[in-house]
Amino acid sequence: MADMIGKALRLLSLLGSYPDGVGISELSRAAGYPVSTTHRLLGSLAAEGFVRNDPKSKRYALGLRLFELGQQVSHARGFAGVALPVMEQVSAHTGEPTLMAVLDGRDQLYVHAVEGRQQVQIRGEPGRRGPLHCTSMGKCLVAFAPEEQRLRLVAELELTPMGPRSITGRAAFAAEIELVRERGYAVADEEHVPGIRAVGVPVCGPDGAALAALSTAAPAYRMSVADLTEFVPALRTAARELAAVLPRRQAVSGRSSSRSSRPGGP
Amino acid sequence: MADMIGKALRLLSLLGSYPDGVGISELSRAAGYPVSTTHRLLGSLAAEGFVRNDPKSKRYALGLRLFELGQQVSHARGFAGVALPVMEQVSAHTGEPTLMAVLDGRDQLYVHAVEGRQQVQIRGEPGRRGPLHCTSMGKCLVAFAPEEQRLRLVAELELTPMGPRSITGRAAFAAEIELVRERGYAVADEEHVPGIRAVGVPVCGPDGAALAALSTAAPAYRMSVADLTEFVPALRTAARELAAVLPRRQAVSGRSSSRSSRPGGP
DNA sequence: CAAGTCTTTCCGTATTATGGAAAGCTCTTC
DNA sequence: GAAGAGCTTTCCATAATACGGAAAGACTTG
Repeated sequence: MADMIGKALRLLSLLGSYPDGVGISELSRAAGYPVSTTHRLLGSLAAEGFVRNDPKSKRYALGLRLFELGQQVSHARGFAGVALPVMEQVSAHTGEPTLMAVLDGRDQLYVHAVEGRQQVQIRGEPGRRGPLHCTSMGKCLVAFAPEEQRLRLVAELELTPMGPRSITGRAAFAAEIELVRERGYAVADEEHVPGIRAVGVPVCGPDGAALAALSTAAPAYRMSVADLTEFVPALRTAARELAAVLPRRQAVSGRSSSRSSRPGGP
Repeated sequence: MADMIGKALRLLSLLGSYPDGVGISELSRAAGYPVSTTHRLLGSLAAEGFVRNDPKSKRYALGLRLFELGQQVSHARGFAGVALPVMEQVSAHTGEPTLMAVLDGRDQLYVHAVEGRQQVQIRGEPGRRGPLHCTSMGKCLVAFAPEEQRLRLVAELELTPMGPRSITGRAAFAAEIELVRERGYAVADEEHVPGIRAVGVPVCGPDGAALAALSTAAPAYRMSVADLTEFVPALRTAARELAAVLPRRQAVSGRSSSRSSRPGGP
């Protein structure tokens, strides 16, 4: 908590909240660091291209090296390439948006989103995080996590109510996860966002653990839970295809995640 | 160069070369750091999710937080969303792949690639870097960089020969950049990769400086330079559309780049 | 032109990183 | 199954480096 690297990395995460850049003093206030410290940290980050400093406006913003490394993670984890076409097939079938997410820590992280044909669309921006306990993909990721991790998540996840029908009881949540494990798919019926229903399935690796999850989301007025459930076979087919191409991943313990790739340019 | 943060960040970049993860001792050898130092640095990086440590195999790899931040950069710089559809239109017209790149430091950084209809394809993986002096987009990015930066790049870029027809003379390169400025487009005729030709145009902001570049690339046996030149109007149209949606960016000085966005999830 | 706010630099203090060495693991080998 | 090789992790005295308040400089505002 007092280590320099942690401070620098937290500064990076904080910088993400300022898409148009931010001055040093505002940033240091937001971070709670002295200005001179912030200045020095940003200098080191900028020297490696992780932060960009516009010399004119004196504002700082995230640097392109982060984009570069993010793409490498994307490749290494199989997010790039084959995943999108498979998802597009699902959306072609359902006419609704198809989403993909992975487990990271105590959140799900949206990795891909394919739009549907309809006007009213659900937004699951890649790179954003979402809760595990009240989303269809989140429940799949918990239910099909390696046993140790699953038990810990079921026991410890904060069950903050987010939609009109969020599950908030520990026992009810444990029962729901069991149900998901049995049926092999999960439903979130206005549990996350009011007016939105979703159905999700896990993308399971050879050991049965979830590598990712896929879901179809739609406005509640257009789709009943029964309607959505009919998409499960299509989602399962896509999940099987994805399982073949995603790198098999080990159980993750405490925090982060991943892999990455990088060419050595001639 | 001896600062701790720099070491940590260089470790991150290095980790990118190991998509399947790497052990501490191998990494420390590659980085040239003592093992104990590497261990401590990785610990700090892992604590913030920038690095993932598989407790089973004891191997380290890049973490999902990098994907998250990379996506934020992508959004802030306008790479996400509208860019791809515009590029797809170009590919629909040309039948060949369309690429997009931005300037970062002394490299170009590929940010998007849309495949063409043909079997033989050119690969411009997003997140990879490429040279400025021997590619169509690179020349556009130099030619339409803010004056100060342009002059510096023209004077200082390493003109390493990479393809059979790379420009290697300083004067010839300066003349080529002038030509690109006059014509408003650039051609790379087997200057980067043998057997590959490309034509590129800048995406210029309101001040006339390049925000990015677009290109069409094709195998030399299929497309003559004259054939490629006929795609310039389509590329220009796309560039104008992109200019309207990309965030206007200031002159960049020394190194990095960017912007980013981040939601405060409840 | 003065007052406010910002970025940048300075520098003495003491907190923190450093890295060799030792301890602890996990394999393979004989 | 003991010995060995190679790995990860921990320890700790030393020395270097980060720290952050304050001052200086730059810029904008009234």
